[in-house]
Amino acid sequence: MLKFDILKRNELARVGVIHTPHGDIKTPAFVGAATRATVKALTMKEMRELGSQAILANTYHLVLRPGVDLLKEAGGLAEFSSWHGPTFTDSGGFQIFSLPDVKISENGVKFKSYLDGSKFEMTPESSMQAQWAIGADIHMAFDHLAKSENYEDMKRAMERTHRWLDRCVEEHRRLVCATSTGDGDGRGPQNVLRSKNFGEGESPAGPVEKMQFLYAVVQGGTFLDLRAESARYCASKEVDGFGIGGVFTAEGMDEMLKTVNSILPEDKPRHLLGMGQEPIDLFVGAEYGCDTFDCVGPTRMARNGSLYTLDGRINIKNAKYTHDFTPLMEECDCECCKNYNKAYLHHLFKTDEITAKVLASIHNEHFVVTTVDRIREALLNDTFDEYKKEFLARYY
RNA sequence: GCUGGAGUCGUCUAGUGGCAAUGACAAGAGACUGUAAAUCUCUCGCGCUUCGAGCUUCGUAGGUUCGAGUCCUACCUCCAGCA
Repeated sequence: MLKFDILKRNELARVGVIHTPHGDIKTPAFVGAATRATVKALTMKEMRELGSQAILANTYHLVLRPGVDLLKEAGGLAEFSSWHGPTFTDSGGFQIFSLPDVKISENGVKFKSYLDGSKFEMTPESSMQAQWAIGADIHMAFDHLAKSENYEDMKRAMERTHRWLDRCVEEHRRLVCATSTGDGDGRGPQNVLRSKNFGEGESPAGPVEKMQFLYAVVQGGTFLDLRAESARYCASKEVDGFGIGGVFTAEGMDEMLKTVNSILPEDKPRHLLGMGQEPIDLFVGAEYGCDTFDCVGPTRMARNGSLYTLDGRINIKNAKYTHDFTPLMEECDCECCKNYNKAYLHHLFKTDEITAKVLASIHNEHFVVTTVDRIREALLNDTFDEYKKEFLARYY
């Protein structure tokens, strides 16, 4: 079982450490979105320097390119990407929501490759197998993320997610056992892999033992009864942690998380899938018991010129920054803010230089990572409420 | 000087009798939440009571026509060739 130590609690909020085979994650933590085994515009060195503790890649994208066999050959996601830290993979379930022309059946989902339009099918089993081959530390169950906000549709998607979860758990167990016993018979003792234990701050040296963990994904949309039902179902399964999926806005998220996280077992980590573009997501998420976050928003917005400051987001491309020679954010100690000013960033964006996106991504990613790090400190120091109030009042 | 060609929104450009007038770029602004996103959307002659009508525009000045960026005349400028 994935080792998760809780150091401090404050109602639903908690401060902890997730011990993965590739190192520890001090939680709450923001996990960088590295969909195609890279955080867009950033090197892994830059990610380390800006303070990121973990990354999350996407099974769908990696299956299409470069393919799971290559990831396996490379020694896994961490080794392949030179990240060498904790890694997550998303299951591909989100693509049900985001891609056009998906055909969903009880067995699984047929997608079209975004690369060449070729047909491609993903099932709970194939997602588990792919994630196993990709070799991230933490895997997400293959879930059905409903496109509709309609109650009946949401309920159906949730129930399918639950049935698929059973298949994911079964397939994950089979893969764990096959690896641990080396004979692939699928009946070996799972606890062989669960015996290893890391202390805080301790990372394994040398080759990492194959040891991978599964999170169930809670669905149910905005309906609290469905969320509760989904949380109960996921909680009853033998999984290492939980993803909370299908969340798109901070509005109503507090009630939803209160419902879900009151039901989920306290001693397992919870990942709020896809949330963190807005700082309020991180505050509400942490306050109501989420341990990790991932979001493409910070880097996507960075590439589009929308940059975080403590006084809210600004569009650095706006004409008013042409002659602004002050740093993007005085209080920020990222590479971008320490060395460059707004007029220069403005110029880089207007001339469409690659560096514009690099520096902007460093800043935005650093901003969210640091914001969550400070939430952790504030929880430890019992100053969370003040920090939250102060931050949000200034930002919004 | 002669002959031929060309002058359209900041730039390049479409347009050969019914157009405030095409497309691209530039410019101005907005969006973006488990990434088909270094993407997408809007504005871009002027002012308004801004849905809608009005006014002024296609080198300049006249003319033909119900109607001209489009046809005619003159002039100006640029390009090419010849003197």
